[in-house]
Amino acid sequence: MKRVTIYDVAKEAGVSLATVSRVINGLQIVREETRVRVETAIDKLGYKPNAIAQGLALQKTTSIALLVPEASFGYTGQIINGLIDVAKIYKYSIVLHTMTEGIVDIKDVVDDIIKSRVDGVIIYNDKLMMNELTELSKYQFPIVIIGNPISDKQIASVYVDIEMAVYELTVKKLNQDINNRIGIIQDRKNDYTTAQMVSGVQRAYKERGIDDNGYIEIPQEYRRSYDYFTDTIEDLKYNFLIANRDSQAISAINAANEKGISVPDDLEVVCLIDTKYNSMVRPRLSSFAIPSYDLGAVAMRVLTKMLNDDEVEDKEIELSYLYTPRQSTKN
Amino acid sequence: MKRVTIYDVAKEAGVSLATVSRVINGLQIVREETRVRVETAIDKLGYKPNAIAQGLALQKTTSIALLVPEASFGYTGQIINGLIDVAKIYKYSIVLHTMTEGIVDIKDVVDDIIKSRVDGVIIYNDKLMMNELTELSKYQFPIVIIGNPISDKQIASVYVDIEMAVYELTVKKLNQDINNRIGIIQDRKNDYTTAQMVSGVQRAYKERGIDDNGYIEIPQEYRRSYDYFTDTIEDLKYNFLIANRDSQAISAINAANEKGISVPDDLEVVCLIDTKYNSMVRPRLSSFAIPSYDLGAVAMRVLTKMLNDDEVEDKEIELSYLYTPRQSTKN
DNA sequence: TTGAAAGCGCTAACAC
DNA sequence: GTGTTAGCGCTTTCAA
Repeated sequence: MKRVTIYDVAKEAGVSLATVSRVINGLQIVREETRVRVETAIDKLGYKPNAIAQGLALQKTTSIALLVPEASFGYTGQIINGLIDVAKIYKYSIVLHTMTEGIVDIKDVVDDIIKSRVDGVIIYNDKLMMNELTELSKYQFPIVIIGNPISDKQIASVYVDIEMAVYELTVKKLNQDINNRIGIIQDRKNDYTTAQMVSGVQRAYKERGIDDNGYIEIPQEYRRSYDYFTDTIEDLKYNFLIANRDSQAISAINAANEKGISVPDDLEVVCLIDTKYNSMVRPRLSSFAIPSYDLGAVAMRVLTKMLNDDEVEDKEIELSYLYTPRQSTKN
Repeated sequence: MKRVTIYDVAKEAGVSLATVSRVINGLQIVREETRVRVETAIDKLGYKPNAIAQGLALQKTTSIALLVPEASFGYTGQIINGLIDVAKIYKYSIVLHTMTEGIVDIKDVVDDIIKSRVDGVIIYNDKLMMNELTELSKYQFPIVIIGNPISDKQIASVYVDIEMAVYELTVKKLNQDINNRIGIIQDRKNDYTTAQMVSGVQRAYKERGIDDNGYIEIPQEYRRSYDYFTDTIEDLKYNFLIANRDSQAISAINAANEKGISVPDDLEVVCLIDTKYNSMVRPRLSSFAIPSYDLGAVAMRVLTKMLNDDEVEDKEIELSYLYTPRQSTKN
């Protein structure tokens, strides 16, 4: 099929291209009869407006860039789902960018985004990347950050207050028994989140005068946290572990089980992200149930507001988690 | 920052826009000195070529559409990873489309793809969607299908022969003990895959004169396969279960464990897709290890060939799986 | 209600 | 080696 343009439709319908344009954009100032003629021509020729040309003419692409850390869709998937569902409503299409640390130069990714002239950008990344953010701002992109609370002229964010979540849990456990010790499992791919969690425990510890940093750093020589826990779990000074991802928590649980340490009796384990696997492992894994889907959906919603120049009242939107006890904690 | 165009750069550098165009496209026919002048101007103004305008002028967007079933990134993630890695090499950007059955009208998605004027399309979907495929072909899109072997003028595919895989396994088990019975767990979201698997068992059964359809259909009233197996696993006539996804296999294992049926002694379980969770559940889950990443990577590679008008010798590319025994099978 | 024409930012002949 | 100019397909004033 030959490329059919608006000119072809115009000729076929015996009108000017301006009229065709009006019809495809649903402008009301077209006489019923001509509209039908044009629509018939469109169907007959199988014409589909060229979004690229529209983009040029309108200075607007109706597409947004989504930037996620390498395609670790395991725990990004739900965010993307939420985002896509909302994007569909507003007819935005999504250009997917990933950044594998060390492999892809973020500069290049930002460059690509700028060149692509998307209308806005959504970034989910644990790293803050202030440089890249300001670079994007220079080019006037409305940006929504998922994960950490920052805001600026063109920047909004959607996040969960993890520091507080962990703090509150720690306080609660300490109230139950002052000898309880919470430990945060390092997540190398999510430094910021790890830091937030550690900060939460430390704050609670400090208030109670407990001298502990609450941080379980996994030495570089261990490629998998499972191996680390297998080697160390018997000597662990913590009796309550908080991980970011389900997989880390599961590693700890497996290692504990295999060393005869009972979960949750001797050791409690919980993670932040709630995936379907939480309910599939035994014991079932408790979680904070960070609302990933909503993070994505809200982010996209905020972005569309910004794109419409609607005033966004609150530019740092906090979503709450839903602590979901299962079998890996005593509760 | 005001929008800066090629004209601004040209003026700043004191050359024509044609020269600027030559510089940004790296054409060799520009004198060193002018090139430097232009590059200086580009840096100074912070100019980034408008990919939309380039797209219009070149009739080519250097972007491809990726169509996946709803964002079930659980088992699509690796495919996307492979695809993206290769896409990066060839500078293609990826527009992500999803189709939630019943929610999104596939017609609309196809429409959007056509309008977006991407250079090519990669589809990963269990459903065949012949209508949509021919619609896309009409508009000259090179298409690569992941998952089932089909090909045509503008269509290539990358897949794993699941029917054969299951057939061979069944034959092997039957040779070990003619009383072994393999059963395929229905995957409602993947009819085609399920059908392939069932066909594989049936072929082997037929050859041995065994009267069984090898199909474990999960009645509609069961929303989760775990519930179904909890109710039925004690009466199951199969002693070897094959699931498509890890989660289904895990459900069966959990139900078995909880009913006192030992895996793998009394019941063996295996799934097709290999995820990190395969090694995290206990017993560790054996799998066929369908090479998801490679499916994505190869698909993208084939597509770039088609986009370059290189002749693609084999348009139906079969990839092989790597049977990976773990603890859920006797081996 | 409709048409003519300029412009969106860039590429690629073609001319100099 | 560099500039001029005609598109690429569409939207949107401005006239008619």
